[in-house]
Amino acid sequence: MKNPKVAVAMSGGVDSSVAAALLKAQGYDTAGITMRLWSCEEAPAGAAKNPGKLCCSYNDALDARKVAGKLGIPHYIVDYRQEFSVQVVKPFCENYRKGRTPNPCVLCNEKIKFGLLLKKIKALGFDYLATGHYASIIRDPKTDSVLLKKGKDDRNDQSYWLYSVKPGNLKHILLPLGGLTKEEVRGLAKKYRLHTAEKPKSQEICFIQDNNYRAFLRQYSKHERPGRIIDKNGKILGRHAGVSNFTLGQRSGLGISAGRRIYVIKRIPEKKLVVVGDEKDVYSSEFTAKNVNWLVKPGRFPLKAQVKIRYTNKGSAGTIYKLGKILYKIVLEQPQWALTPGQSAVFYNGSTLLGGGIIQ
RNA sequence: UGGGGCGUCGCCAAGCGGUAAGGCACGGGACUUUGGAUCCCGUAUUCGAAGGUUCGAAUCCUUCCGCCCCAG
Repeated sequence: MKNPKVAVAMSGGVDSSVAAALLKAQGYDTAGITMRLWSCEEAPAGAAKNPGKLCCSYNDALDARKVAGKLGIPHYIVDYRQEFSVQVVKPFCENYRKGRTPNPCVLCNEKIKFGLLLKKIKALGFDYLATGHYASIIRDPKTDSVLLKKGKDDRNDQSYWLYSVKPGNLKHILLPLGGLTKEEVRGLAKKYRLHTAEKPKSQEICFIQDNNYRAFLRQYSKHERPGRIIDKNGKILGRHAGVSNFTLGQRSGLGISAGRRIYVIKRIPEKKLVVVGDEKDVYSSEFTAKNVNWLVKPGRFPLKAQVKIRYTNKGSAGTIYKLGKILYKIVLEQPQWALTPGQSAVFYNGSTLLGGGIIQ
């Protein structure tokens, strides 16, 4: 009899390293697979040039390979540089130019990791794709239903990142870290003697250097025009070098001394305007979401749910109204800080992820 | 030169006799697989200079220095 075959998406970080180790130990026929997403050498100035701390860099691929070697599992590298550039980086730049704030990790997960990669490994004969996300997939053989649940450690739950997985693909995914805390995972990394045990968490956008997306946009995307910074009443307070330098709720970088703290409350790219206001103006309780992906088939609308409007948002109770096939209106019970167009809103029922979409 | 105004942290700026707000910028920290996101902490023993009045002055007086505006 044959053990199920699983391909672990290994980034070269601790989490996916431990995921691979656990699956191997559980008896899966395990292989590691690392995606090549961005090429530092060919990248324009402003792009990642410091491989040491970046998730999709060459060094990280080597780390993944080293871990695979340690575990005695095969390791493959797939080259998705072209696809990543077209399907993630390009929309990223375009969105900023349109005055939105894209979340490239969401796109990458949807298009690349749980899109192309999943398809690829299935074609290669694997039964499952595994990742190091802190979330759980619960299978109910009786009803043949598959649910995506929050990770056990609520503080480190990463289910948010998986909302855009196509519902039919959920059953092909394994998330071995869902029941563990970050500390436990680091402990396991040491136990398995993985050299990635002490690697810092990744943060910042993987294809951008020094956390400076604006420098990246300047090099990689076409130039944009400067404009004015105004208040709600249209009064001109200052100037800016381009609307893509700002996101909702942003305070720093405005360079305006108004005597009180002011925040970006709106961007109007057609007029090259950035509108600022007081802290209270940043809060709102209503937004529309597009491209909504449901992991649990919704019952009748309006639908009550917990809504997370950004990864680091605690979530608040709200009601979802259906406006169209992929368009929904969400009304929150408590106003939330900066409901930012381009970011993802994710819906939960308790610990079950229902679905999510892009804030408009 | 005559008349008026002003000089407070790198910058903007409150204070108008009671013991230096705030904002920008900067530095540090927290948070974080998105965001120059947010949040927290720090930053003038000193108010252009020197005298004086007062228990006490950035605040009142005198002189000086430097800017700006109006006037012939």
